[in-house]
Amino acid sequence: MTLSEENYLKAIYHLSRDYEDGVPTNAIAERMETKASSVTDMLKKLSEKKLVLYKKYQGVTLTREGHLYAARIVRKHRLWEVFLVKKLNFAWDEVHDVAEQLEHIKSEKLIEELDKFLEHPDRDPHGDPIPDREGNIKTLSKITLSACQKNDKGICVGVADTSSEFLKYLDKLHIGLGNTIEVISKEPFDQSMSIFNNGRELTVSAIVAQNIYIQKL
Amino acid sequence: MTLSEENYLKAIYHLSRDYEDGVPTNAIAERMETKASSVTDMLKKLSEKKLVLYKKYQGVTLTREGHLYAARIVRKHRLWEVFLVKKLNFAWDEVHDVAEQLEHIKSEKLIEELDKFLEHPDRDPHGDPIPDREGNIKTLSKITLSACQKNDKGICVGVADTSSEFLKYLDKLHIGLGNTIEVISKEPFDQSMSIFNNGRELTVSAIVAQNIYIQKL
DNA sequence: ATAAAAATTTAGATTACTCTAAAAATTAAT
DNA sequence: ATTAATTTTTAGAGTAATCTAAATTTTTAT
Repeated sequence: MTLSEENYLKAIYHLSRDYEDGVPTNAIAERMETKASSVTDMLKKLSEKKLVLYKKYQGVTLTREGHLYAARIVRKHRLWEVFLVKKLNFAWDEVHDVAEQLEHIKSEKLIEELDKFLEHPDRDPHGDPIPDREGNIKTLSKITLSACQKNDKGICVGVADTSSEFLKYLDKLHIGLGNTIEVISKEPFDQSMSIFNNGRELTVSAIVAQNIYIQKL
Repeated sequence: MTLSEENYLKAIYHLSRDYEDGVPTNAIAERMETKASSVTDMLKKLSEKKLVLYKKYQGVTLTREGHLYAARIVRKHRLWEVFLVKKLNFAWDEVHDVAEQLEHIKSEKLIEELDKFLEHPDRDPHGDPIPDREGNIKTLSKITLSACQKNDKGICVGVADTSSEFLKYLDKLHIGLGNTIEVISKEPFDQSMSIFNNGRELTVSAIVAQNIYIQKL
């Protein structure tokens, strides 16, 4: 598998969440910042390798084999992210580009030993679940903070927006994964919220609340 | 810099030890398992980028910039080797292929943090020195064990042959980096040697002795 | 139901890297 | 010093991945 093939497979994997019955060519092209014609070429190749199910003009889905392969790349990506943050002092908004490179390193032993070294984490630094060796992920019942009501209490388990700007802002608010968050009040006018974040009171806008995932307690 | 360009640069860097006034095209081709014509093409490209000094039919040398670039790849390679052995339970004969991939990851922060995390090692698991940020290496006065005389005493600081077979054999003999080795006797007939290796007496053939580096005490 | 718009595919070209085979330059041998 | 052997380069071609522009299919709108 070439670097390019792996990147396409991973993009299809992620897009499959939003397009269950076939990921459109253009969606892939947009995500990967390439042209649709390039995508078509690659889909043919991946199809020949039986990694995707592809019918002209009908979008594409991963085969069992393709899904497994993609999940393993995501597993590597997220494990490396944990490594970078936990062991090499990377901030959670700095890890993406490097993990994007590291995810393509090929070595079974490397990734299993890394997993062991990190003590088998099940989430990456953004709260996203890490697939196991077989490509399975534990999905947990998370909702956005904006969907919480007054007096709801939960743990911050992830973010929807992983942009550097957003993550830096969360750092400034001292909101991080694992924090206990309780809704004090919700402003009817603009949906902004007053919350306790690890005991400290603060206010977040609706936009922010929409991008924070909470596991209810 | 592409993957391929980096690999050529690294090959030239290593071969420069043996060919001080110009590395021949064929030597590069042989080391990289490619054809001489491919090497010529690449030399032209590296020459245009001012990473090598290249005159047709006259072999090639690294420019200051090329040397620095190559040394940084070697630095990464060797730091990753230390990581694999020290943190991820790799044996010293298992690290090469993976380090070969990891050496191409591009991130200043990654490599400096890794260096810090490993507590600034100055040797890789085979005893080879790790270049610093500026590409300088501490050369130490090492000689082969075969060049030692009776009663000479020293520390094992490296190996010339890094093949898996050789390293596994050394493991079997319990010879490793940092061991104290003392020559008890040298057999005039076949140049085999009796030595104390960390206090235990054993015999090594001339071939083995030629591939072990010793720093005399 | 048909035309217009949008999405997708095809055709043909480009770049990076590699190869084989032939040509040219250098080195070695007598 | 000339020839033979070796090394290196050039020429031409192939593969993978990408692009632009044109053609085709599907979807949307009336």
